[in-house]
Amino acid sequence: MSFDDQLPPKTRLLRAAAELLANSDGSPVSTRQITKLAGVTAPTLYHHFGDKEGLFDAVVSAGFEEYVAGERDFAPSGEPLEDVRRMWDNHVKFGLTQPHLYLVMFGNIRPESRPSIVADAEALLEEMLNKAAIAGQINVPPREAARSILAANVGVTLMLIAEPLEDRNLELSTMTRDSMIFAVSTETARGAATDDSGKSSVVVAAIALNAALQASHSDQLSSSELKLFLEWLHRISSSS
Amino acid sequence: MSFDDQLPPKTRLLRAAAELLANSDGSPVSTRQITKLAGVTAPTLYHHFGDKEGLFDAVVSAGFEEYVAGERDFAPSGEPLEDVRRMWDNHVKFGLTQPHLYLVMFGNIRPESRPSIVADAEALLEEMLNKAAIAGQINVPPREAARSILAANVGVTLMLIAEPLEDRNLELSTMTRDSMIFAVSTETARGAATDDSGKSSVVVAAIALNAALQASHSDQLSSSELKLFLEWLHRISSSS
DNA sequence: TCACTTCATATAGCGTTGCTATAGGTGCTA
DNA sequence: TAGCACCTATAGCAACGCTATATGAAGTGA
Repeated sequence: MSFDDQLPPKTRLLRAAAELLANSDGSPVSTRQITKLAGVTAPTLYHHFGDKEGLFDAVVSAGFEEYVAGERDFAPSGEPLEDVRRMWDNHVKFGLTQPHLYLVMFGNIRPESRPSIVADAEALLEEMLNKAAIAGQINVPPREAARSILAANVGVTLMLIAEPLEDRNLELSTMTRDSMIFAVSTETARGAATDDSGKSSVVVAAIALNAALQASHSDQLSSSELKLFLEWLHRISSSS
Repeated sequence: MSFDDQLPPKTRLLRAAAELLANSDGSPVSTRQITKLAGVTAPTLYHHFGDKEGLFDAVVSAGFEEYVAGERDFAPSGEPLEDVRRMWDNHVKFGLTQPHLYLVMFGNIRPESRPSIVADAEALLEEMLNKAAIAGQINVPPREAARSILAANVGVTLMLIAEPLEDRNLELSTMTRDSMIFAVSTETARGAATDDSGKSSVVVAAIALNAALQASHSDQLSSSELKLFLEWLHRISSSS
């Protein structure tokens, strides 16, 4: 029932809290559950952490170490913007594998006591974007870019967490990611300079036609034909 | 102390909850506070709303009406992407003027009970983006674009709410907004459907797609499929 | 007019929550 | 041995969301 009896109560509390936080599916975790699993009584918790939130903050810092470790782990690829992409993906992955921890870190927004976590994550991103800035690859100040990208990153992750598991579409993440990175980057080669300008105009036209068809309920095609037609359009327009 | 004694308890509960929710600075609002302010007792609340969350949901729907009203209020400018910008700004403004309501609507994410609000907001955005798609102004399907933009919009708003009032920088919002819109937009209509005459945009799009398909030798469809596809396109585009 | 149902509200209280006043035990230093 | 921190436990408070039960009001049919 209770934890490793060898370890000091402070550690047992931390582990118990982390475990319960990780296994409870979003529902709140009570101090009584934690202290029971840790094999201690209530005052011990408050002696060491002052607060339920204090305990959670401690858990979060531990979780954040893990997060930061993940963000730093890969060797810089020499391509800063590519590293930013990996940081983004790592962020989303962290949020999806540890949603409860993530919600405490980024979702549970209390005014005034804004967790320093967010600032730290921002700094991490900014650092990488700074390299991109030095390489002349972005067209906005790194700090602003970092804030903007992180905001979008958090928004996407929260949205994915909120979605039922079966229809979680990670494309939302990659698409938003690339949109944000593209927007701050200097490579203005917007299809006009790329060799697939013809293909991209196919995509644009297909999307436009798709939308127009659905809006106008065209009666030029039978419903079954229309269905197949739209499916093909989708195939074309979703391959970019 | 208590509310308008004339009004029915249900209304008084709604107003009391809304007022407390609006004035409590992020700290949770208890049912006892609400019922006391409304001048009723606990069972009345549960009779009408079943649940604390049910009451909050009701408050939120009222708030959402307001939100939607704000999103629809301005006349379409004829420039869909400009309207999307206004929807974004309106979203942020709503979040900042009613942060508590906003947190209940978008921030307080519980798995599986995802508020339909998010889906509704998504639909609203998608509707506008659909117009942009018809006008050939975006290069991703409207649904995906809507999800992506909304995610970023929520992320930005949450980040702004979490920030202390004095150093809230709205530029984060405009920058992220324009980044997202820029990333999904085609900037140059590129010969695709220009909405010069409303319904005929279907025809214009079909013609453009037809030309583009033949020019690019798309391999997304088999040759026989392509043949049929082009025939249908012809049928559509040749109908006035 | 009188039962009968239905809706709406109140009384009282259950179980759980975060947290604490108080006291006792333990080990270290003097 | 005495004193002093440090750490933990007993017991319990106030507040929480919620409900079993009862009471009143209003309408309905005989």
